[in-house]
Amino acid sequence: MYPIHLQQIRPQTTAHLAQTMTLLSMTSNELRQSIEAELANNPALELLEVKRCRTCGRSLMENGPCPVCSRPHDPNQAEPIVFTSTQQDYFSSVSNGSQHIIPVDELPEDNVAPSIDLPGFVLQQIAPELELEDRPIAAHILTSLDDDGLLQIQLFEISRYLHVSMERVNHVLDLIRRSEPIGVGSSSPQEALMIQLDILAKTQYVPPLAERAIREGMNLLSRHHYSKLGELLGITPQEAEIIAQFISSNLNPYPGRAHWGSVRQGSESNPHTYHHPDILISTLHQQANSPLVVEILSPIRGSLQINALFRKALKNAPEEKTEKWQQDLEKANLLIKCLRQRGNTMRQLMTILTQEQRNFILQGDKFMRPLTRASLAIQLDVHESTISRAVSGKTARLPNGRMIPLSKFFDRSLSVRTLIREIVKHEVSPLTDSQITRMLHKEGHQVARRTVAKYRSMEGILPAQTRHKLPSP
DNA sequence: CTATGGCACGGATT
DNA sequence: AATCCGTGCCATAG
Repeated sequence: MYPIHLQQIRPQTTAHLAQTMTLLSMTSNELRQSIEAELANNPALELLEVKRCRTCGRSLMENGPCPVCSRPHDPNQAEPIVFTSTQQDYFSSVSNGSQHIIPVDELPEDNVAPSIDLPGFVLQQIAPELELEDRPIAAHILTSLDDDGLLQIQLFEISRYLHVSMERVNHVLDLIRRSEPIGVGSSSPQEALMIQLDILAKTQYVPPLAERAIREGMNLLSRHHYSKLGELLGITPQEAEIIAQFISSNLNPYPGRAHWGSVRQGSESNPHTYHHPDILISTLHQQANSPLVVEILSPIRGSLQINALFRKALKNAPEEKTEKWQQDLEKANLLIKCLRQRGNTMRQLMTILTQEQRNFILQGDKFMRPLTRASLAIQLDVHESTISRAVSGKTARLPNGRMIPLSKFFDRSLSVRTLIREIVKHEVSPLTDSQITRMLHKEGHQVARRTVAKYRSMEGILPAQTRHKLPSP
């Protein structure tokens, strides 16, 4: 058994321990499923209505004032605002008002699937930026996607069918293509690759010839004809192969076949499904120097409590039922307690995490601080495995809209890798690995030459000798 | 002789 | 207990 000692909750039966661990390691989607199951067959449980903040409309799980609005705005950055909110408004903001949009109830409701389908997943992301009158367009496009996430119908058909201008259609389509999975809604694998490359180039080094390789050598690329591809681009077959390798490992011609599903380990869920974030991180009033707002999404519409009527009924229950009802009551109690504890742990975790990684969240990969689960465990005075469970499988949505697995907060090498990308980007003449190593040491990063080489290839950057032959276009 | 990638080892992580 | 990651050593290519 794993020793867990969280503050505030003392009596710990084995059942309590076991359930705490299980709940902690669930994503909000999985949690919703099991809570709904319990609600359905346990009469002692009752769902309390959602409380909504009057000012900002957030739906809140707990009693008391809205942590975002009612808090006096002392811009103390160090202290993020962490609280639990429900996912409900997330859906309703997407769906209200248009019959073309997939209705709320049909999204997550359909039985077992703990996740939503591709159209819903994309819609969720673009909803905030979508004008009301553009929603039918988005719905039309999204429902026309094929299994690969590509759009097979013609654009003018949409514009004619819905009586809207091509401009609008293109605008919406552009939004869609730039959301996860990037390139979704393209009309061909080639187009999808181009968009992905474009987006990737904003945050990463990409081989200069990759774009031409896709644009002009697409058919050679897909057939692995590296020598011909090299000919076309004026480079050797080996170099062409490296480019092809970069493309195949960083880009995905069929955005619908999700990489995303496989990101979550240990899950049998099929790769065609997408997941909600478990955590939303945003800034207050879009001000960069304000505290971070961290919402831990709860999968259910309200908060759970013991049904008062049930408790009364228990007192004069028929003989043969008392035992069963008593069990139900205890089970319900346990669930509520454990849920509270889960929220508690998540909140503590996110508090520290956002404090430590504030710069990473706001300014990107370069500012990632190396962090280990073990060190967090010490700070929070919990067992390592608690942190592990709390982190594993969960995803967060950053203020800039990126979805990342929570485990990325613990990626030790990310900052160094980004630094390497930048060094290479700004280099005058190609630097060798040992030169890069020296530069990193000056910046205070203690890494070995061999490691730099590994990172470099991880980022798809060619070796120094090969780099200088390829003039940037 | 130098820069790089492969293999393998030990320590951290899960 | 199994796996991942950084690193050192060594062979190879240029």
